[in-house]
Amino acid sequence: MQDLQNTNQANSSGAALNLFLPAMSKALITSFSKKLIAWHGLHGRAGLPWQNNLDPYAVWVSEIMLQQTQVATVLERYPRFMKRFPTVKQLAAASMDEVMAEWAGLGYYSRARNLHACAVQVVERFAGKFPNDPVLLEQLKGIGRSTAGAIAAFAFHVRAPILDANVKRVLARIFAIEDPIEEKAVNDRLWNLAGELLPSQAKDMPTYTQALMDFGATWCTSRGPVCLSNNHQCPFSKDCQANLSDQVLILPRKRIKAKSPEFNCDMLLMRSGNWVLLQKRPSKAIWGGLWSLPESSWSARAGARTNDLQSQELFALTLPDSLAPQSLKTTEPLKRGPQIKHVFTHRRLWMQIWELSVAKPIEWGDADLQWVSLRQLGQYGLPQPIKVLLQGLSLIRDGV
DNA sequence: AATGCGGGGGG
DNA sequence: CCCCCAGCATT
Repeated sequence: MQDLQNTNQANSSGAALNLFLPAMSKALITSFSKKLIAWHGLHGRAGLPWQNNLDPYAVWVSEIMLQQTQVATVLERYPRFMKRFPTVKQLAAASMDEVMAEWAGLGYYSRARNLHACAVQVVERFAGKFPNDPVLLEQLKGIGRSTAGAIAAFAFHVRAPILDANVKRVLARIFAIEDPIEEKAVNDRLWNLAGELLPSQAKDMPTYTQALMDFGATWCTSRGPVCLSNNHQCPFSKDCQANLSDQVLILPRKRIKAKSPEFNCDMLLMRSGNWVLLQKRPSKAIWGGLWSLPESSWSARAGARTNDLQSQELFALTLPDSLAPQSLKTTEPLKRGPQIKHVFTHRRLWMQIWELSVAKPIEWGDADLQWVSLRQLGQYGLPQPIKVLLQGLSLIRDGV
């Protein structure tokens, strides 16, 4: 830890790598952080609600929320979350459902589960105070190497690198790394570079780390980097090997991804007046831990859907015990509702809604199966498309 | 090394 | 329609 904070010996493999870098790269490595910090003074983003905050809890929440999630999205949700859970102890003391409800709509719900688990770990292991050592931070739930580096840098001024999508793109361009960045050897080299480029003074770490993110997010962007327009002069235009060799738009290179497969499923919208039946989803699957409509198993889109109304049987698997199909049969038949298309990063899903009204709520005796009033939906974490669907019902009911 | 995991922004 | 994003955990 002392190495990370006070010396340049933190990364011996990085030092070895240095021997093989061309002279121009060596000069750049010594000047990079100064140039970047100077750039930040003129063009960096300011006024983001999680900036200039030395509270490790506040830093940590922002870093988790920003994982794979753009600033514009987090901008609305972060203050709300911090108001709802102002301290790590309050977060640790909350129920999982309360955290999920606050996280709903942000996606990647394992982040919310890990967030809660991590809060408990911090309270139990560290008396409610986050450690400043990135090695210890990385041992906590949901904190990987990059997030650990960001927390250490922002909250504790520790000389630890980050390597997010912004940094990968910036480094792959400046050093013209042409192999796919998913490869382990490339990833290792990027981490080594990120370590080499750190400013020598620990006090500069928050500004430097912020500058790195800002530069990637606003100037060295994926599609429209400023070096390809005439509006600005990139501080690295004479250093950037991709710029000098006209490869900016093709770097970083990525492996070709398979096209996302398509699925169908059927969902049961059982209502009784203002009440709707919700089912809690298993924690490890998609929308894990959220409350959704009871759902049939998914089937590949190609294998044509059962489009007849024999579909009472569809839900026998997801509702508890044999009561399910019997109960459905003794009432009116299922009515075909809307078909909803929902696109994930790596899945496409068509949800066929089947509507059923019952005179009064059937009690299932299952904690994961609850009748919820349309007015109280806000207290439950719902998948975004289900939330939209049920809000529509709510509006119709209220005659808005 | 490969895969699973959301949702929204922007070209 | 497409790709991208303040990544991590699991296998």
